[in-house]
Amino acid sequence: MKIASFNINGIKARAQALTDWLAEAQPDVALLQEIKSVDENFPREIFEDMGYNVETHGQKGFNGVAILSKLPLEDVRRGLPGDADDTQARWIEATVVGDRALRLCGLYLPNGNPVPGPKYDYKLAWMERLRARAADLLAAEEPALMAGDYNVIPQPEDAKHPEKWTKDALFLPDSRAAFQRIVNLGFTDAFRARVQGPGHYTFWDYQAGSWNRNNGIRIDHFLLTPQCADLLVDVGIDAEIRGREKPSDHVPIWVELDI
DNA sequence: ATGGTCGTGGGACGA
Repeated sequence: MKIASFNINGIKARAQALTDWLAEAQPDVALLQEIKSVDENFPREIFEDMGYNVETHGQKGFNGVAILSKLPLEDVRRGLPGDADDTQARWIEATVVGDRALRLCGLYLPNGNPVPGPKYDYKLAWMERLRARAADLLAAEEPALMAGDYNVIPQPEDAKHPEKWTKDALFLPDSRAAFQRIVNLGFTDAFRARVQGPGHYTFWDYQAGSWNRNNGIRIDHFLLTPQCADLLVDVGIDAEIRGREKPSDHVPIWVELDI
């Protein structure tokens, strides 16, 4: 089963580029972030016509996550637990059943800039809630994954110019430590389980010719429970599509699981 | 050092 994560930066502007990529990459599941749409306006028919079941968790203007799946989705839940007052649409999870059941969690972690300020406080608080949900997933001792735009650069090698990010919410010690605490619970960073070294990015800013200079960062990640990591066959980043017409500023990252 | 670009929705704001 091939499972991808893709921050599309607006479904309205990305419908063509997204369907083109889906037709080529043929993921069984696509976890989408930044759909920037309310559920009623999400063009679900486009994807249903391609054979996908569609589950969305959107809001007006910003954020918003979705799951596309060629297999039926069960037990869909929307919203990260832990704060009933949090109205931002950043989390959706569901179970897909192949040879075995797999719990899928799609996430759009807060950016956190500017620092200091309430947005950075919200980011760190959200990551603490994520850690709690992650611990519960591990306790179930089943195949599960959490994938999406984490808005965290885990290591200096995950940025072309790490020195430019030292005061940014994506790379500050507290953000990186919070990410590492979650990994340290027992998760596998699927990409780093397979690929070592610098130069592997998932995001290039629209500004200042970042793509042409390959001035990127790796901020989209797959974290796998041990039972899921045991099923890992392959991983990849479809960086090439960043150079196409009307691209998102992110590119897809995917895993192939033996399930 | 500075300014540089997108998307949504139809004005600011987020990234």
